[in-house]
Amino acid sequence: MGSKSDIPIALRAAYLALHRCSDAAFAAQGITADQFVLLATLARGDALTQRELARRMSSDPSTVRAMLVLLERLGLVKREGHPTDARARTVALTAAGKRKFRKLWAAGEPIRSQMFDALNPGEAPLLVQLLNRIATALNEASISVGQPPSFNSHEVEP
Amino acid sequence: MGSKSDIPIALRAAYLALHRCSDAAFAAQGITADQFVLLATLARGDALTQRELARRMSSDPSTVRAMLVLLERLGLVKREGHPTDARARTVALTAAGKRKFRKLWAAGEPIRSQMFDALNPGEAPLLVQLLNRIATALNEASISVGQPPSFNSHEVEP
DNA sequence: CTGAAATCGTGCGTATACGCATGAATGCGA
DNA sequence: TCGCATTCATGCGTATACGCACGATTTCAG
Repeated sequence: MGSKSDIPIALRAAYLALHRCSDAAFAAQGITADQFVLLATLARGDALTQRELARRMSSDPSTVRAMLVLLERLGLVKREGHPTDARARTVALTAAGKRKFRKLWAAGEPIRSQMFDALNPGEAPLLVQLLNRIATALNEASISVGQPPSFNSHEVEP
Repeated sequence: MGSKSDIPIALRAAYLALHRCSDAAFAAQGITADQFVLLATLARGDALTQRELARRMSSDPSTVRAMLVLLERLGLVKREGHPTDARARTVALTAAGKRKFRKLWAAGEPIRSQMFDALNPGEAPLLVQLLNRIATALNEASISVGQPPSFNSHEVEP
C-alpha cells in the first residue's frame, strides 16, 4: 500500500478534523459547522433556490432542506416562493442571519489561519487545485446518477 | 477571499464526493463507506481496543461503538474483553469479515484509481503530505480538549 | 496506601448525509 | 397540443458525527 490508498485516508482525517474544529469554534454562537457553510453560501449574494444552494455547498438537497427548516425557525434564513418557477423556493439570509454570519466569519478566522499556516508559501493554492481535481473526478465518475455539484471557489467555510 | 478560505471549501467538497462515491461502490455488498473504513482499519493487523480503533480511523468513539454493534450483528467483527484491562474490549474481524473485506477492497479500487489518475505524477504523495499537515495542525489546535487521533499512513480507505 | 484524575465503553440527544419515494410543476419532443 | 421525462421540494429510513453524562476500572500523585 502506498500513496494511492493514502489519499482517501488523509482526506478523511483532514476533513473530520476540520469539521470537529469548526463545530467547536461556532458552538458559542449556537451554530454548527454545516450551518455555517449554509449561511456562508447564502452570504455570497442573491437568493438561491434550495437546489442551487445544495449544489453550491456540495450537499444533498434533502439534507439542506432539513437544515433550512431549522435555520428558518431560528430566524436566520427565510424561504419564499420562486418568482417564476412554482416548484421552487428561494432562500436568503435575514438581517439577523447576516449579523450572525459576520460573527461566525470572525470566529472561523483562527481555523482558516491554522490550516493556511500549516502550509508553505504557494502550497495553499496547489492544495485547493488538487482537491478540486479530486472532487471533479469523483463527481464526473458518478455523473450518470445525477448532476454534479457546481464548484464555485467563492464559497466560504471556516 | 482567496486561497485561505478556499481550503475548507475544497476539502469539504472533495471529502463529500469521496464519501458519496464510496457509499455507492460498496452498496452492492451491503456495506457503507464508513463501515469499510472500520473493516479496513481492522484488516491491518492485530485486534484493537475500541478507543484505538476510533483513533486510527479518525472517528469519535461513540460513533465507532454504534458501528461495531451493527457490524457485530452482521457477523463481520467480534468484540471480546481485553486481556489485561477490564475497562476495555478488543475488536477484530471475523473470518466472514475478512472475506467481506477482500471483496470491498476490490470494489474500492476504481475510486482509488480515479483519485490517483486525476493527479499528475508526484502529486499524490504531496497531496497526502499537505492533508496530513492540515489534520495535524487542526488536531493540535484542539489538543487541550483531548487526545488527537493517531495518523498512521498504513490505514486504508477506498 | 488513599483519594483524585484519567481512561474505557455505553447510551442519549441533536445534527448531518443520502438514497428512495412522492406529488406538483415545468420542459421537451412528437 | 399532449404525453412523457425531468425538476423541485418534501419526508422517511438508515447511518454517521460528536458532545455530554455516567458507571466501572486503572493510573497517578501525595
